[in-house]
Amino acid sequence: MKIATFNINGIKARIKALSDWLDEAQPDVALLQEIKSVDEAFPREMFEDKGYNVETHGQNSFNGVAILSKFPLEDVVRGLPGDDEDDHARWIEATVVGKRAVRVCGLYLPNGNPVPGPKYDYKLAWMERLRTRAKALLEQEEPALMAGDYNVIPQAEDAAKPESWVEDALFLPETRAAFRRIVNLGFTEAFRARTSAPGHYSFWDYQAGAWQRNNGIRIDHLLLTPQAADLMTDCGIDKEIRGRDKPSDHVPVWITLDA
DNA sequence: ATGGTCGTGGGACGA
Repeated sequence: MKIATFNINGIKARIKALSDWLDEAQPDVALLQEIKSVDEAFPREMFEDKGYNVETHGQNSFNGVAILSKFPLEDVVRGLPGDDEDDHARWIEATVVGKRAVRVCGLYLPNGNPVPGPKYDYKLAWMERLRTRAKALLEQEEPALMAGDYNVIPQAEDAAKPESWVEDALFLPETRAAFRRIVNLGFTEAFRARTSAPGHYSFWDYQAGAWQRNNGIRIDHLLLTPQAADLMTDCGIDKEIRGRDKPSDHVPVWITLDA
């Protein structure tokens, strides 16, 4: 089972790029972020025609997450628990019923800039809610994962120019500590389980020729429960996607599971 | 140090 996470930065503008990538990469499951669409406007038929089941959790203009799956999806939950006042569409989870059942959670973690301010407070509060959900997930002792745009640069080697991010919400010590608190509950960060090498990124800004200069950061992650990590056979980043026509500023990150 | 570019929706705001 191949499972990918991809921040597409707007479904309308990404129809072609997303469709081409699905045809080539053939993920069984794609967790999408920033669909920037209400559920009713999401072009679900296009993906259903490719054999995907489609579950969305969208809102107007901003945010929005979705799950595409060639396997049946069960027990879909929309919204991260823990704050009834939070109306941002940033979380969707479901059970993928393949050879084995895998609980998949797709997330779009708040950016948090500017710092300090209410947006950064919201980011940290959201990460604390994520930690609570993560603990409950681990207690199930089943194959499960939380994947998406974390808006967290975990380590200096995850940025081409770490010095330019030191005051940014994506790289502040408090942000990285909150991320570690979640990982250290017992998750495996899929990409770092495969290599400790620097220079692997999942996002390049549209501005200032970031892609051309390879000025990237690695902020899209898959966190696996021990039972899911035991099943992992491969992990990769589809970097080449970023150099195509009308690309997202993120690229897909994927794993394969023996499930 | 600053501004640089996108997407959505049809003006600002988010990133």
